[in-house]
Amino acid sequence: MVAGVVGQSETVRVTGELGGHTGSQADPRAGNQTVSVAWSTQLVPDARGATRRPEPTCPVEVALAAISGRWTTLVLRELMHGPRSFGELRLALPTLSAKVLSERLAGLERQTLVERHRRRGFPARTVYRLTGAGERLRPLLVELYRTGDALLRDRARR
Amino acid sequence: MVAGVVGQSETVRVTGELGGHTGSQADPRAGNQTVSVAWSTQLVPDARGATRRPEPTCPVEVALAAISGRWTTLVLRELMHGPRSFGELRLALPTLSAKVLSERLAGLERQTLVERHRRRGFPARTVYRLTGAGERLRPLLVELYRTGDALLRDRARR
DNA sequence: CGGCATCCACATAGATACTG
DNA sequence: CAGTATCTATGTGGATGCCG
Repeated sequence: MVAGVVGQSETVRVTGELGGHTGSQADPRAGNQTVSVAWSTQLVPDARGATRRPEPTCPVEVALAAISGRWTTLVLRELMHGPRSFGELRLALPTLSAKVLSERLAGLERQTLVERHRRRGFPARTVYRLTGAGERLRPLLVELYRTGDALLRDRARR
Repeated sequence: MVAGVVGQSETVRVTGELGGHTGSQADPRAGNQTVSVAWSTQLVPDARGATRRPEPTCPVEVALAAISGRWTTLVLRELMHGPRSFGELRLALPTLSAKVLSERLAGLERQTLVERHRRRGFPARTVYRLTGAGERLRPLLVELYRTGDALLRDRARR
């Protein structure tokens, strides 16, 4: 599974003094102070992840942009099951307004995650399908489900 | 890579003739009962994922709620590296206002993803740390990075 | 059928100022 | 230090209606 990650052995203390002149009272175990921050290598594999604010160039932001917006993951889920027309999507998600569906599809198209194919004639027909890039979101959706499920299980215990 | 998922054999057409007046033309195999859809089992492992709108009970929504909001993933990243005080977080994310940081931490606390520990005295000090549930978000953050990176690589090709 | 144009309601981010 | 209180600007979702 995607879950296997390393996660546990990565506590990587940052080493103190981050909080101004806390004097000599920094974390005893982190006596060696380094002004530079030590990042977990899975969490921040390279410099693009070491941002101090939400940068559109950060991979995490790119992925978030892909799934952001209400209904977006549901639209993606539908398209993961195969090409769908505008109307089919509306049937699958009955309480989603045409305007928002339109916005979502336009956004996904702009990010080249979805392709649009218009069939001329009457009635008109437009079919949407995931691109190769769009297919790359599948493991992320699976992980979202897995994580949410884990959180719910945690909460059920309490 | 991870893309290999089952995806391919999962075209699972919904009921046929989604287009026009299918009327009595429903899918033969799904002839019984309502317009039931066949879902991919990785994408929709159980009934909670088969929603027709964003339900707070859907695991995907639960996970999205955990990482939603500007700055949230950055705050989580900081806390993934160890406990941090309010001031340390501000130093790490200098352009994040106190108000929004406060809101994010309160939200994470409400979801029991973060714990708060006040140290009395002067100057005051409050330390935030991930709970066990909060730690469960780590693989998701890693997957967000991985996916975003894949999308960027895709775009670089074009 | 598949949209876009409008209008509206509300949520959210950021800046600034102030307090325990 | 660690927040809260305001105020404002902007974003976003949803409803409705029109049009190719």
